[in-house]
Amino acid sequence: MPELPEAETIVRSLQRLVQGRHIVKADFLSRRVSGDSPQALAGRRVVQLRRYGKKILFELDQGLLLVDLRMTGRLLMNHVPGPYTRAVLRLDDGVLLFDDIRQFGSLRILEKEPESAGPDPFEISCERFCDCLRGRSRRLKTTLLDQSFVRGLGNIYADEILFRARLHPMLKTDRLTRPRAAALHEAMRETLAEAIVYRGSSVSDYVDGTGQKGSFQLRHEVYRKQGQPCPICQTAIRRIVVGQRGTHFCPHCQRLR
DNA sequence: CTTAATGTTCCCCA
DNA sequence: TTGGGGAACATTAA
Repeated sequence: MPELPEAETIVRSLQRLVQGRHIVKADFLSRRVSGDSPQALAGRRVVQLRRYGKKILFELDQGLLLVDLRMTGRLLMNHVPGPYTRAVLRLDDGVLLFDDIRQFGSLRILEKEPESAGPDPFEISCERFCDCLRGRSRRLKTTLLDQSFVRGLGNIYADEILFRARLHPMLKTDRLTRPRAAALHEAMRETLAEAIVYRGSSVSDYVDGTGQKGSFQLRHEVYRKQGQPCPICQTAIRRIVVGQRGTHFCPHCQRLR
């Protein structure tokens, strides 16, 4: 389940390996990996590799390739193709694989950068973040997961961010005081920045572009910690379901009030 | 055997 | 119009 820190780590691990390289040949091995023609990629040069929310964007000399990893997608440089390899990009130096067990991920060839998603968490100002939050009445958890609010957060970081900000996942956004909204903005940036330093969270499938695991899962405070003591107050972490998503929080530190 | 996990989209209901 | 709930998608692990 790659989210922003994982996508960022993958991009950093692949940049020097793919930037400037030409795509010699591209193959899509499964019907559902892409609706586009892989031939359109042949001969293209990778100008820049960038993160777009939790997705990965190949800026080509002509057009773009958008890789959506969803839950089990992997981009792997110079690995052996396996049963879950869904796409192969042969470069003039090396081979890039797109592996995906669940096949929810996709590769899309675009003319220009997508614009439907919300702002990047590192770019949105505190002012704007607070205004957007309080302008509607939804649960905090739902809002953080909404990619049109900010792009890049998933289930793991939503829970970790809310714990850091000491806010209940079911709290309605319009009931946040300004200082608490500002604290959430700060918790978001701090949590993500720290997760990037630790090269992401490897809870199930995630590895970077060279096959290396991250270590931020060792620093998770609430995600999948139900029954374990809160690192602040020792109260047992609780798991509830919010918007069909498993949600982990400390009932003492994160009160609904 | 069933259930949970996971991100996103879509569809229905209040 | 808004928010919430549920299904669907594919696969593995428990």
